Amino acid sequence: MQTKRLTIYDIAKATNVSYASVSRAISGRPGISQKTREYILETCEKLGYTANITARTLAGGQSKLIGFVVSGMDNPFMGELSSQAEIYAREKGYNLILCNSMAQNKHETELVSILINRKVDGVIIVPVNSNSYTALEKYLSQIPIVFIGDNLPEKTYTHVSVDNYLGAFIGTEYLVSLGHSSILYFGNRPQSFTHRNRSAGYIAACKKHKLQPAIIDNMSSTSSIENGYMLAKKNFSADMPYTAVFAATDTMAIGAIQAADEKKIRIPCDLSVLGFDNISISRLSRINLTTIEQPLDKLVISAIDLILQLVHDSEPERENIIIQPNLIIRGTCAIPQK
Amino acid sequence: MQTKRLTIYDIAKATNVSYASVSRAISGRPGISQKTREYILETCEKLGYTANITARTLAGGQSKLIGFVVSGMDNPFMGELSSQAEIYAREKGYNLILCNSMAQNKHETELVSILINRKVDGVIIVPVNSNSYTALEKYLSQIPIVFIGDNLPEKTYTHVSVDNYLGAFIGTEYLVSLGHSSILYFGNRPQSFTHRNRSAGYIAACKKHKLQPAIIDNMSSTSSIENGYMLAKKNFSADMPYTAVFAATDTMAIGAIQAADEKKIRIPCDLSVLGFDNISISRLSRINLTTIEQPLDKLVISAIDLILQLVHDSEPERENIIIQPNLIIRGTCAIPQK
DNA sequence: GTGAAAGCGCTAACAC
DNA sequence: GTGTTAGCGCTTTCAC
Repeated sequence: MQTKRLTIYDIAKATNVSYASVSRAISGRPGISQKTREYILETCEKLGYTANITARTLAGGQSKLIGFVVSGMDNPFMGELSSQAEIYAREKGYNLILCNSMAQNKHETELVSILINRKVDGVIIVPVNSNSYTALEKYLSQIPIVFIGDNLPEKTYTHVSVDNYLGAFIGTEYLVSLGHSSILYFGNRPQSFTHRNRSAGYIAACKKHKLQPAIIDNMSSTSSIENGYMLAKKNFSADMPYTAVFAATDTMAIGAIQAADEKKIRIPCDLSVLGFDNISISRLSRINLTTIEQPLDKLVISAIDLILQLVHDSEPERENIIIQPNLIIRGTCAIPQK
Repeated sequence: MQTKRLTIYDIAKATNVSYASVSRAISGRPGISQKTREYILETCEKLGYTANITARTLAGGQSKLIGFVVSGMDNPFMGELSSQAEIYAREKGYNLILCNSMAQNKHETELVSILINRKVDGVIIVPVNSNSYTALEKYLSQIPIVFIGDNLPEKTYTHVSVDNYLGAFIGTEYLVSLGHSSILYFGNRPQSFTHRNRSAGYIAACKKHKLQPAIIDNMSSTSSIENGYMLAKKNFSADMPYTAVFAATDTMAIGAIQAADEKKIRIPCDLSVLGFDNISISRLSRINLTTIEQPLDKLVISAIDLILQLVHDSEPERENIIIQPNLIIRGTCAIPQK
């Protein structure tokens, strides 16, 4: 039973007004009296009419579609992020097209192009690395883009991020407060602005406390647990000169813990480990990772709010939003044993 | 610089053919000579024309959009599933609209309705529970739907799933082969067909080996780690009459392990724990969960292939696909200590 | 095999 | 405030 779908025209007939008035009523645009608008909307409700989004989009209206491009799913943080975004976007009447750039700038660019072709109203993107910004610059005039991740130092893109610098600073100071004086920063991805800001925060805190910074870079394109494990396996040893490791991400921390376990380095007795992100795995009692939290809900709400402002106003109140990170104390950091 | 986008009309002018011929050429439909088709396609390529999907959809074509409805993101399995699906769908020229039903039938129904309104070509859905099938029945005539999860016993919906019955059977037999004779099945959700088939497999294996089945149900709507932990906390004790626990999902197993740790029940010495799913967390060395794997890639590929068959043929070769589960032996199961 | 023309259901100018 | 009308870019009969 394929019932013919109701159109704006059916509503016009039923209410004895014109075609256009119905359009005005349902799209919430002005140029119609409050009374007739209410009457029309009531009738829509009664007859079970819902607008055809495809037609609306083609005619120049909005698609109520947002593209959400993540750089990968190795990090469970991304899954939670996209799902939260979908739920919040839906509350606002939008749906999400999910895309995975698989940590490649090439795919990222292609995906944004596809999304524009699909007439999404805006795209939220977790950039692959610092190259993403310049690579996507050409699209900035075509569609609102909000970046989840840190901003370029020299230019201003609309973005929302946790204060990565501050987070790393707080984390380092926490380790110092426990008595650590030789802290390794582990898994820095020099290609990523987010990472650069984090390591800068670490270095600043070291300077403040007259400590010697030490950084091990992660030269692969993602911060997966696997990569953290490999990197730690290669670099960690029982006689390391460090009493604490500040990992660039929780996944790197968890990989490092795995390697430390294998090398019989006890955590936190022999080595304190601090993460960054607070992914759901870190809560597990067997991991119990002390970490710097990126408040997921705030990140998501800000990103969606920002993109919707851009979509509607085209002149948002704020160009970017910085969220305060929190220290989550669990069980992987302790006072160093001499 | 907002350059005017090329339309089918521009291509028609450039090639000196009609409007309609261009449409035939790009949509791959018959009624056009091979020669002119190639010429038109070349010109499209040269001029950088890409079809407007919105217009195509409105005019009755396909949207090249697939709805993907998951029941929640508590289980990291879902994140991996949706991302894999997106990547594979994209290879086939489709994009994914991600939706989270938040384990509620109400949302699930609403979401499918939204997706239909969006003119998606098909929807893949991880059903909330057994009610989902009947609740969504009314949409079956309107749009192809593929379920990821077990089928109703009495009716046939198009679905792909791992052989849950077999998986549970294999798992139980593995525990028996280690020497366990009192095995608890933990976290069964009676509302879910997937779960019902799993517990049935467990019961069948028990019968075969003349063991007494014992099942603890999970009456909440999701199989989160948190729910597994709570349930185990309430039900586990050092003097339990069981030497092994077969958890309905990895998440339930991990929650159970957490509770066991707290109660000083050692795994696997005091208690063997077996999971089902093989989520990424289970690989972590500190979890190292022995489990029955649901091959994610096969699940995804089958689901996408199936929905695309439905979209194109409307008469697929197979109504449903059953995938073989694998036993993944890690460290949480051992020979029982007397 | 090819072209002309009528929609798909809506938005947005423009009249009244 | 309300109605009329011309598209948005494509698919799909229907002639030729």
